[in-house]
Amino acid sequence: MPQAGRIPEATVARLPLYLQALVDAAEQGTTTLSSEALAQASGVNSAKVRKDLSQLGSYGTRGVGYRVDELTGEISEVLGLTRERPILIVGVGNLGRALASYAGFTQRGFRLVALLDADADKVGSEVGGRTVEPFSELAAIVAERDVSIAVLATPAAAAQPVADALVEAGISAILNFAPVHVSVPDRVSVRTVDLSTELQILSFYEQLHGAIPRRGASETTSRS
Amino acid sequence: MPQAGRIPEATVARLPLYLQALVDAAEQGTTTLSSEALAQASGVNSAKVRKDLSQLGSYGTRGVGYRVDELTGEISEVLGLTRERPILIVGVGNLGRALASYAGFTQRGFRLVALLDADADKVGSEVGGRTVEPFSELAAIVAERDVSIAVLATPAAAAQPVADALVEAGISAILNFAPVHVSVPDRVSVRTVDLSTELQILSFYEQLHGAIPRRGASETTSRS
DNA sequence: CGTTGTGAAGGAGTTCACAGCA
DNA sequence: TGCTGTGAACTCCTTCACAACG
Repeated sequence: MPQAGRIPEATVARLPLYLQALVDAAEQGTTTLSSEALAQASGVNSAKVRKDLSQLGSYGTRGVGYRVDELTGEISEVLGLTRERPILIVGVGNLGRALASYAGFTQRGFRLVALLDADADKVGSEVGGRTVEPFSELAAIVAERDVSIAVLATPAAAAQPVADALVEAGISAILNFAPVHVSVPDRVSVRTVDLSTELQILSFYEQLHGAIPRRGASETTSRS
Repeated sequence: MPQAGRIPEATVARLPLYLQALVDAAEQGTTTLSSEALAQASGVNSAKVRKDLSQLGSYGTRGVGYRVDELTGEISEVLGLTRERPILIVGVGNLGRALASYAGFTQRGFRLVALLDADADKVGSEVGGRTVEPFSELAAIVAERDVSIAVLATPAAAAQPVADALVEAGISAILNFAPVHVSVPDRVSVRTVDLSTELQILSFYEQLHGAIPRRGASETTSRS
């Protein structure tokens, strides 16, 4: 039933939160969750949870709630996580190294299949059990290992040219950690996560006496 | 003129982008920018830029544009960045180390004044030129060094208890990198940045043939 | 004359409140 | 009886289009 094309952006952005709450619940042996319980675990309100889940056509049971296993499967499917997705990281600086060593990736449906850097000094070194490969191999690696999602962890100055190369190589989604707007063709998705941006937003609300809007959202860049 | 209290959340989230574009422009010697130019540099559209800037009461000059220096100052003021803000990082794992070594913080209005970890083995070690201090010193450090913003880079399991301690110590804004929802009192702001969440959102749009919504936003957790 | 600032229109997301069902 | 699913109201955000103005 998932009507993938029609799912509102705001809902898509919350599905990973629900998924995580469901996984946590499953680990504790819970087999069923009400929208209220899911809401609490995810930090949203229950009406939103129900609206969101109804968008996927997913059925809960009235009077009972949602079956943890069933809903987990459905969300995974909608998000395209039923098969492990190969990803690669470009840029093996501090951040790139930390990301490469981060186990969370692997545990949530992604598999790191390449670590690239343009710096010859870094190529060949080992990071988190993987050997760094030359950036020049990008196109071949993307094709061979069937990668469609890339993590961009280069310095700001390199971000746009690298993004261009990623697009050229056939990547269709980029998670950008460089503090610049990268522009890509319409068919490619970009999400930018910038630490300074986040801190500056917090700074605003902190200064404003530490009050937050009813629900702190996290607006970042991206685009075509 | 900044009417800080009334600035819409969506606008606040974009101010850092404009600020960055302005700083970049200044470095290149540009003294004036039109809303259209600012829009291109930030990846938004020009009407939005004008609406946003008009919210701060900031005046551009019709027929000319916005003065880079003036606007930079105004946005900095609104965001509370006129004085360097002391921050601290809790959790010196892979990510914590990378963040500690990240120069971007310092360059954008923040100063790292403490690195804390509960693990006695890590306490005393040097990371990015700073000595790791024991988490038990939290309250004293927050008070002494006047910290109001904290970066939470602990494992998921520790996030909530650490957040509670941060709140208790008087912190009023938290940037959370742990993949869990942390709940805090209303007066405290939280923004959660989760790498897996971001990848999962990208996975959805990638699967959906690589199309993105008109403008990819980045919705994350947070809350009271 | 080019660009801002903004009313007005339109769209998206959220919340309410309750009918409907297990 | 309890909780889901959803129409309807509402609020927030975006976009349009143009008058105002340096």
